[in-house]
Parts: sequence; C-alpha cells; structure tokens
Amino acid sequence: MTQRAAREPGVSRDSVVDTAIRIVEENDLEALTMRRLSAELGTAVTSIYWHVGNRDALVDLMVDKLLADMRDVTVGGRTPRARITSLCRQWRQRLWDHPHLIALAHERNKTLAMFQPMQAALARELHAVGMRGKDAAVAIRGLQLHVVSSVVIERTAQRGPTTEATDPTAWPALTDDPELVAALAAPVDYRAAFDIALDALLDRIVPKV
Amino acid sequence: MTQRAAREPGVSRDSVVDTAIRIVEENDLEALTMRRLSAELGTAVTSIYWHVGNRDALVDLMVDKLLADMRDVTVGGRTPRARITSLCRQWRQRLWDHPHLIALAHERNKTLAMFQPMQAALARELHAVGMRGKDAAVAIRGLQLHVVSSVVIERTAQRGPTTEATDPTAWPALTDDPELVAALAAPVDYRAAFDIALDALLDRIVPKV
DNA sequence: ACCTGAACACCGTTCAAGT
DNA sequence: ACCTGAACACCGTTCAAGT
Repeated sequence: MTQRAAREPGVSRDSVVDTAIRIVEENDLEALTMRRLSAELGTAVTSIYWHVGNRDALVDLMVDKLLADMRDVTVGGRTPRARITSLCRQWRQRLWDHPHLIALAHERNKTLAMFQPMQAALARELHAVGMRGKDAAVAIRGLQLHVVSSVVIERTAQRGPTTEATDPTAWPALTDDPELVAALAAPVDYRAAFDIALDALLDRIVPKV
Repeated sequence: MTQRAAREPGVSRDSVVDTAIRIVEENDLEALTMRRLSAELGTAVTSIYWHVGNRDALVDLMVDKLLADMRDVTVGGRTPRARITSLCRQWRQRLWDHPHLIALAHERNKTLAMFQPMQAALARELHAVGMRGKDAAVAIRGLQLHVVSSVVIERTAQRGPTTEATDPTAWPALTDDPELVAALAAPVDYRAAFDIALDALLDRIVPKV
C-alpha cells in the first residue's frame, strides 16, 4: 500500500473520508454533498456509496477520524486543581480550533462523544485528589458538559451574522440601570464566562487539598 | 378580520407560520419543507413565498412566535437566591418543553435569543441583592449560558438513537476504578448536573445576603 | 394584491449492468 | 471487488403569467 494514495486508479475509503473533511474545512458542512464529493474525487457519485454506505455513515467516519487526531492530551500545572483547569481550557481550545467537528458531531448526535478522549486524563487528576467512583464520574460529567456546551453555544452563536446581540428595547423594566443595558447589548465574552463558571464548578466539585 | 382564519379563501402570513409550527411539532424540523407546507395549506408552493419570503424568513417568524408565547415569567421563593434558582429551573423547563424551538433557533443562529424574555426578571432579582451594571450583566450572561447550553446539549444528545453512552473500552487507564467506569457508562443525569452547576454558579456570582 | 404552473438547479439513494 | 449511467423521488427558488 502506497503512503500517498495514488490519484488515478480509484478511490479508497480513506480518500473519501479525507476529501470529505477537506471540503468541510474549506467551506462548511452544507458544502458536503455526495455529488460534489464525487466530482472532487473524479469518480461517479455511486461509487462513494460502495465505499462508505451513505452520507450519515460518511459523517460518522469523519467524526471518528477527527477525534482520533486529538486523542493525546498533555497536562501542565503544579497542583491537581491547576492541571484540571488546564485540561479543561486546553480541551475547549481544541474543540474551538475544529469548528467543523462540532457541526459534524451535532448532525450525528455525537456531541458528547467529542469529549471522550479527555475523560481518562481527567480521571487521573481526580484520583490524585482522592476522588473515585461515582463522585469522580459526577465531576467528570459536570466538567465535560461545561466544556462542550461552552464551545457549542459560542460556535452556533457566531455561525452566522444573525442578530445575536440582545435587543435593548425589550426590557422596559431595566431603564433604571443603563449600565446593565449597555453591558447586555455588548457582545458576549464567552471566554470570560467560561473561566468564571469553570472556577465556580471546581470550587464545588473538587475537594480542597 | 375573523378570529379563526377561514380555510377556503386563501392563506395569510399567520396561517403559514401556524401550520409550519404544527408540522414541526408533530414531526420534526426536517419535516418542514415548502412543498409539504403548501400541500397542508391547500395552495401552490409559490404562494408561500409571496407571504413569508423564503424558508429562512419563515423559520425566523416561527422562532419569534414561539418566543412570544413564553414571554411572561412568574417567580416563586422567599429569598432572592431562591427566586433566581426558581427562575433558572423554570426557564430550563420551558425550553425543555419546546424542543422544536431549540432546533429552529439553532438553524437560524438565534440560540441566545431564546433566553431574552428572562433577562428582565433576572435583572430585577439581581437588583434586589444589590448587583447592578456590569456585574449584573456578567451574572445574567453566566446564568443564561448555563440554562441554554444545558438544554441544547441534552436535547441534541437524546435527539437520535446514536451511541451517546461512552465506550468503556476506551480508557485502559481507568481499569483500577470499575465504579467510575460503570458510572460513566450509565446515561447522563442532566437534571442533576444542571442543579449542581447552577448552585456552584450562584455561590460564585450572587453575593450572600 | 394574491395565486398559479412551469422550469431551473440542485439533493440522496437505489439498482441493474458493466469490468 | 469495484465502478458506471440511468432513474426515482425529492428539495428551495425564480419568473412570467394569470385574476
């Protein structure tokens, strides 16, 4: 088997998935159509079906491939608490850097699966602070949901040019606090909101050591 | 103008939106096609375009209509903290009761707009504990993101029969904590996770009184 | 002002037929 | 084992034409 798949002879399952990922990364999810994909591969539409089944199965393969690429996790920080914070920030950043992955996972209901590679690393840190079993699972779940939902919300919010900034005319009750109204009209600082909530979560979840 | 729009003579903008909402509620978002909508209305496909513009504009109208239906908020609880908790839980429940709204809002990038009707009520409670201006805005944003993301994640997670339960074979590092592995393999208790994180958030955000 | 049919440029998927 | 063209049953949208 040649490292770089030859272009001419035909199409492999891998080349289909790779090309599909490239199409999505260079454009967006809705740019991924079977016909365009086949055109880019230089084959008939129907041969794709032989290799990957159908569109849903193809997207599943794409998600798996992208997740496999980010399986290794490195941790920094002195205390376990610092390492957990670093882990969560790092994971948020990684998902953030792969916005296409989020859209893909959403379409296939694999949103939570995006977090799986991080669970082992988190469990290790929780063990270090004496959390095991069910308690550790609850903590992992809480952090997992926080990271994933943060990225999902931010990405879908800024996906289009829609009026996501809240409409100030909607609150007659707030006219006595113009500073609040102004602050709500400003764009959301997702990063800050993420950090605050993460810290609050850790205060609650991770025992002080 | 008759209260209940007459069926025979023609189609109104309202009847288009209402029928579209009914279609989505009885099925799901992808059941909403212009052709099916027109069939259900008894008109030609093209007349819909005259009334609402195009599909995107129609979905916008649907979101606005659904949000208008849940604009009034009632609060219960003695202390401000209890009332804020009640508000967040109530809002989560309302969004939860309208899963179609979430899918609709997602398609039109109006995810955060779903929360808008609740902002005024939240601001009132924060004023009661002495939070104003920028601090109050940060608190509102934090609670807003928590509620919305909680519902979004849970709904997309259970949208389909996909394998959302995490695969236990993926963590060789965890074999020394079988209770943790078992707990992670079990379905997520979103309600509990929501309450824990909400409490943690409030500890951080709302000043003790 | 409102509604129509015809047409355009797309989709995903199946299937029998080729080599 | 792999690839093909033709066909089916859909999409959203435009546009000229009707009343």
